[in-house]
Amino acid sequence: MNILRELRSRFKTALQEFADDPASFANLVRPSQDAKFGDFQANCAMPLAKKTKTNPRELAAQIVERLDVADLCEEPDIAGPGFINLRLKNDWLQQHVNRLAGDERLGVAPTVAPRTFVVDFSAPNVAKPMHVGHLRSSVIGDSLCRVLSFLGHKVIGDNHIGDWGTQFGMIIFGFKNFLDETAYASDPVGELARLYRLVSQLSDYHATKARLPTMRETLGENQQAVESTEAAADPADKKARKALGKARSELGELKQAIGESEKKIEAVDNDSALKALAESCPDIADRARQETAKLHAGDEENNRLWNDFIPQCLAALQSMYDRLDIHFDESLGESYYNPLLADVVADLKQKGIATESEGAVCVFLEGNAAPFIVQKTDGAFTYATTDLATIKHRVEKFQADVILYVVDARQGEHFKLLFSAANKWGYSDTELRHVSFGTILGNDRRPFKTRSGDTVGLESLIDEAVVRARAIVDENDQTKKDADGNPAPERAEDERAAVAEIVGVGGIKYADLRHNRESDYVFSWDKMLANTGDTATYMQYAYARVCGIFRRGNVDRETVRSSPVAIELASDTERALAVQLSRFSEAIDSVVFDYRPNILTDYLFATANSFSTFFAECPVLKAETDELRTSRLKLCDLTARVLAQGLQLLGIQTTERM
RNA sequence: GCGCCCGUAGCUCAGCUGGAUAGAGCAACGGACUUCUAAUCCGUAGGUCGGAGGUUCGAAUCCUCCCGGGCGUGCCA
Repeated sequence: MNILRELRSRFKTALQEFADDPASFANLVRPSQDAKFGDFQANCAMPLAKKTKTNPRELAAQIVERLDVADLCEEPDIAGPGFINLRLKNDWLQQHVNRLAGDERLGVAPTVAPRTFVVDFSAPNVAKPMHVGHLRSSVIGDSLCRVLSFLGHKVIGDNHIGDWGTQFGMIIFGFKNFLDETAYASDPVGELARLYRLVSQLSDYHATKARLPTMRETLGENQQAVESTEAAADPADKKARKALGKARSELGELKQAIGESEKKIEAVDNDSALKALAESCPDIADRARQETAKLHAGDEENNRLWNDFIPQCLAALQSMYDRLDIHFDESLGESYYNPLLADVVADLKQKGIATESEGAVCVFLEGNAAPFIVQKTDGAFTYATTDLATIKHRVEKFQADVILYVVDARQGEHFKLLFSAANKWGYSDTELRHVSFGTILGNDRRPFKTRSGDTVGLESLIDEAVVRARAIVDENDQTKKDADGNPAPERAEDERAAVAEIVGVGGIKYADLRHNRESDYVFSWDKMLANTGDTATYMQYAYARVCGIFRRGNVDRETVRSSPVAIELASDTERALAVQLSRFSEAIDSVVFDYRPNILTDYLFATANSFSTFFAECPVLKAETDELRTSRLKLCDLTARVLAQGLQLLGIQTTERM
């Protein structure tokens, strides 16, 4: 049972005669912001009084008169301008917590209206190893899948892998020209990644070199323009000043871009082997593009190579997902949709939705300046085409009610166009939703750039997290002493390793999930790998402490759970923990409302915090009476289950000892 | 030019549909291990919520303008 929902429904009834739309005012019942105001507060009297031009405190009193919550709450308080403060009755709360303790779903009822969700997330490019940039989509998407299916929805997690784009032309070109056979034999995926980087670097080298003179020329022109504007500028003219400021900052950017370009060129020029390679193929970009075109056109050799590469790349990705405990129900790459694209464009044209413009086939959408290009001048299809084909497929194969795209906010405009194109095309019954997220920034507050190589590889990030966790596990275990004060480590090597892996991986996922998905965040090793404060470790530790109590007391959790002795809330600390535990279902509901896993991380942190206070203040095994001991054991068991379930919904594992 | 987003404590971030004295974590400072795991707990200090107006009984939240920053913007995905 969701107490908040129950209270809202009680308020809805009470508000019937005061408002036309009692439900919207009933929604103003919230968890209290401060425990001193009780457990819940209703903020509906003030806006309602404004509407009806009455005194808010008097109206609050009238609402309270109509309100039937006597079974759940103490007599409501009216405070301040007209807040109605509600405090759950201890008796009722006790009963409620006892019900929760016996409930496998911990108070989270399955949805009454199950829907079919396709969740599009992760979507890495097989040509490149995964880096921190892939973390957000993977971790948020996986968590949303878990939460939605826990609520009883049908969920298809779909990894829309990039396996067909221009990067493959580069790999194929590299494979044909620069292959290191020994390296390929021992680490094929590593060698393919090297080839990709190499070809990409060389094409970039030529492109940059070609572009540089124009850039310098522009720089000179702009500099002159700025100088002459400066001389003529009227300091009182705000607009002119602003324009000048902008021109200056653009000049700075251009200078920086030139600097970066020079560096790129130098990097190749200073390496004689690279330089020789670069000189041997000045038209590398074109030739790589041709390989892509040949692949797409069905060229036998390129398709054979592609078929050789893909399984190995996929296997490498899979081992990453295994380690992260991330799962998909479907994994159809762009290549899967390739054969369907021509029909998509033909259909769009035939229905008059797409038209030719400047040689490309476009869908023009009202209110959008940019067209949605489904076929380029050279005949090639774009990811816009693929995305449309994918929607068609998902609706036809899964009868999707909702498709969630867990994708970078920078692609917002693409999705806006995609959704309205799909709508026009006839897929208006399916809810399409861009669950966008912010960018991971470097220390300079600029997005990590794949090209410049300053991104952090996901594998090395996880390795480092595990190493740090392992150091603490070792230290803790080695300082353990027996009754005589002699060192007495308890853990075997494999157990220590397993704990370190769970703590390390969990920490990284949590560090990402705890941010509001919309905001950008600054990446920092230390924050990612922290294990004090608001971290996964904190929750895992609370869980392990519960397990420790049961272990130390030699108590079986199932047995306690079925004991007839009830939980009694003997202190404020226990009451606070009970209230917190009873809010689990509210937290889950809020996560789904706007697809925000950080609400769940907040909730779990608060829960673990409540428990840690309880742990410090309330002896369990040495409680004053047997009844209290059992009561507290039950509370511990419930806490552990909520924590484990909550973490599981975030994709984070727990361990019985740490 | 147009569009989207951001600016909250020294640092990193929460703040739900407008609610009471704006909250966490880290860092700092002070306390707590002969007692169930101190990866912990309790406490102190730290704010002109970028600025100015406006709407409102009430604004970090909504509106307008300004300042500062990011991202995207016809053929990459």
